[in-house]
Amino acid sequence: MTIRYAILGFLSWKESSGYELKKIFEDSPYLYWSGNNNQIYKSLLQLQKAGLVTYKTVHQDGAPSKKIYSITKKGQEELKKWIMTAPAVPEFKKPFLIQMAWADILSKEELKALFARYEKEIETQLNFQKEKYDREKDWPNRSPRETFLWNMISVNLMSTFQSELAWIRKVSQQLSRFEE
Amino acid sequence: MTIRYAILGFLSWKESSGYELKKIFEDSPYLYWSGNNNQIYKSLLQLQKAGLVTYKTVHQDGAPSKKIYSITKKGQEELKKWIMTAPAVPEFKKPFLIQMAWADILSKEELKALFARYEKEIETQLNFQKEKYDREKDWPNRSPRETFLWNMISVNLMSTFQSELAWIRKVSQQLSRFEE
DNA sequence: TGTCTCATGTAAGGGGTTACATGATTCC
DNA sequence: GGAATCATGTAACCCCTTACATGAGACA
Repeated sequence: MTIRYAILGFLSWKESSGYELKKIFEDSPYLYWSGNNNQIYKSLLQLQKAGLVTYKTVHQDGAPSKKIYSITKKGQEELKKWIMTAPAVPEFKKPFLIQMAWADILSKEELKALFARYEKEIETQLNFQKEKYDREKDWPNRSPRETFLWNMISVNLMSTFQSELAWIRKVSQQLSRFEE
Repeated sequence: MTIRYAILGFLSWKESSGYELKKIFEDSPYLYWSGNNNQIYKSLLQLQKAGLVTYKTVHQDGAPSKKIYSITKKGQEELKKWIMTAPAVPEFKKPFLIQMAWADILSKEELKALFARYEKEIETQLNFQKEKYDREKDWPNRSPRETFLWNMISVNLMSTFQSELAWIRKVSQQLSRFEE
């Protein structure tokens, strides 16, 4: 379960409550989970049972109590071990390709429209990406090298969508060869 | 559940048994499911209950009986309806980016090694891709346009990995700026 | 003798999602 | 009065994966 390591990573940067982690997951595009309660609160419980994190309960007035989690020494070791393991193969799930596989039953207008829709969808995603990148200023940059790493993560996400966009545009363009 | 539509698609091309479908899913990279029994046999059952497919049992000697599934008229209509719906956003899951996010704790040698591993992994995936593309000859090509669509699917998968490869190479190269 | 192919199916469990539940405060 | 924010948690359900089960014939 990679999500536990993603949480461990964040806690290695700064201690947080489940609620804060939830928000981070919700709007970090490279953290590809939805950030729902079930996952985060359960993961924190498991991490705590495994001795990789601890928490202290902080009482607030005018707001509910919260549990501030922080990483343990064992957690830090476990994190480093994981970072150095062989990277997993990235997963690409594109239901659109399955639509395309059987799209020859569509008329040329219908096909054109389908491609145009996908192009718009990818453009939208790319813009979301850019917006998020511009908004984020409070990421870890404890060293120039760390800042570089985080920039490259953003570049990766954007170039993934850009590559998809270039592809669908080429497909749309080449489709015209089959028209008359 | 997209897998049911993927199955419907194949059955719209030619009737098949669950066993045959399983093999198709196992080595079609754009069909991003593992192609395990549970999924395929259950999906076929659901499709059949919904009246989108039917089957006839074929007895063989020297081999177990099999169920040959074929698409119904209702199934064809359902498939066309789905193909014309708004394409879903592609999903990209890259655990490597999470490793990278916290990789500043590594030494330069360790970081270099991590990047080199990822590069090799992507190269391997790209080669798998190419091999499969070269091997596949018995795909639907009932019209030049259909052949074009299937070629573009392969191009998509390859360019996705190529884009990832270009990115990791650039990252590796730029990393040298932080060395001394 | 052991493994591979053909062929269908089940069991168990992990991972992920949405929705529900509570309860105070703040903002419109 | 109603929605949003803070904060933690549970329930129900779907999807997906690995592994198990059966049983015949082919091949080394």
